Amino acid sequence: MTRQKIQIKKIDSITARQVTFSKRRRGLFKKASELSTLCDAEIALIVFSATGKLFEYSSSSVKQVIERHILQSKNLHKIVQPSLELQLDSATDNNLSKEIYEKTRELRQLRGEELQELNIEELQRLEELLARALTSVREAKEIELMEQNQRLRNQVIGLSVGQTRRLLEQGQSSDSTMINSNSSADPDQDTSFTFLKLGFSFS
Amino acid sequence: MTRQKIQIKKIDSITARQVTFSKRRRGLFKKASELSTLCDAEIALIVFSATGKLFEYSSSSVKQVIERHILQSKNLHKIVQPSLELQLDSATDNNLSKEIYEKTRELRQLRGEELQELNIEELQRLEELLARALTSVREAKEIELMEQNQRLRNQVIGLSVGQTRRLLEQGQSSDSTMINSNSSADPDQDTSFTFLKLGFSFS
DNA sequence: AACTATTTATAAGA
DNA sequence: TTCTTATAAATAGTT
Repeated sequence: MTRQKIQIKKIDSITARQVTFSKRRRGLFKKASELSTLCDAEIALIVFSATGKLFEYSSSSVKQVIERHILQSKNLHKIVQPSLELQLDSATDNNLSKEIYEKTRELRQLRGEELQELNIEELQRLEELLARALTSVREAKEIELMEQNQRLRNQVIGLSVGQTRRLLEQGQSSDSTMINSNSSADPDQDTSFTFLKLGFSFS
Repeated sequence: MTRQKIQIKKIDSITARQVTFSKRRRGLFKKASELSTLCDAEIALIVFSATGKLFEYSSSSVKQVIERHILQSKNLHKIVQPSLELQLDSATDNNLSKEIYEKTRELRQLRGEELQELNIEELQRLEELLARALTSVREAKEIELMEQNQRLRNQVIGLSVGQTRRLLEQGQSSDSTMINSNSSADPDQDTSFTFLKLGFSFS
């Protein structure tokens, strides 16, 4: 579509794919927003990246649009499942390591000191889990910090070579000082559960 | 945006608005489709015109994406978008265990690599949380082990003093040798997702 | 994260 | 609605 026209098929290179995803996602959200404003349309746009991260846009709220969508679609099952809440609670678990779910739920319920009530094996497993998680998080943090360092280093180099003047001329618009860059802000997000409570009144 | 640049605000003329709606809706859907194909993203796009007509696009099915959205937003929003409340009370013990629950569930889902998408502050908070949790668990484990030690020690002493005979007389019912005693397993828990699949068939 | 050569999208008009 | 076309906007490849 620019330097060269591309084929619309999955991009092979992971990095290229991620870059394109970011660019086009922004573009798509912008277009959605413009359509909503220009034409007074109500829009919800839900995007999951290939890595599973959620991005969403809505002219109003995703919850509201989903509710409206459900009302509009005529083929609702009329079957009432009593206690939706319970089912949704267990829905959160799904296919993922049940033990951990159980353990952490116990933790939640037992409020710390009652860890005593777990037996050694459970404690052992929980300890390993947390240790692994902690390691992952520390690694991720280290990587992020190194990246930030690199960015700052580049900035320093740039400045020492003489960008100071340019910067001053441009006003202070350096972008690489921003630390938080992602955040596809979605301010009303608690929607889902409420949605289930409100959305289905199959009677 | 062409013959003349336009302002992004509601178009006054009804007919012009309808025309623009048609054109831009097509464009938006096309962009969504391209993004999905190029970047392997899962997308749902729901649009209500000003007159209430529903248009929708999805890379898979709107229903499926909504379900995923529900699961994801319930599980993820607190860590990806740490809310004020969370920041405020993250230090208190009451909420600690709840957070552990959220965080570990989060970790379970993301399996490490998507930690990259958290920013430093989020990683920092997560690290601290996990470290505290790990300490608690290790303390609990130590206590439990010491208690077990003590029980075993008592047993040894008892035996050496001559309880061997009594034990033999009673049959083998010594209680202090049991190490696993509780274990509250509940084997069938996976119901929920199935419910989601069956319960809503909009479309 | 910027830049820019091109491709795409599209506003206005027919 | 659909087509045309001048122009604005998006973006692929590059740095």
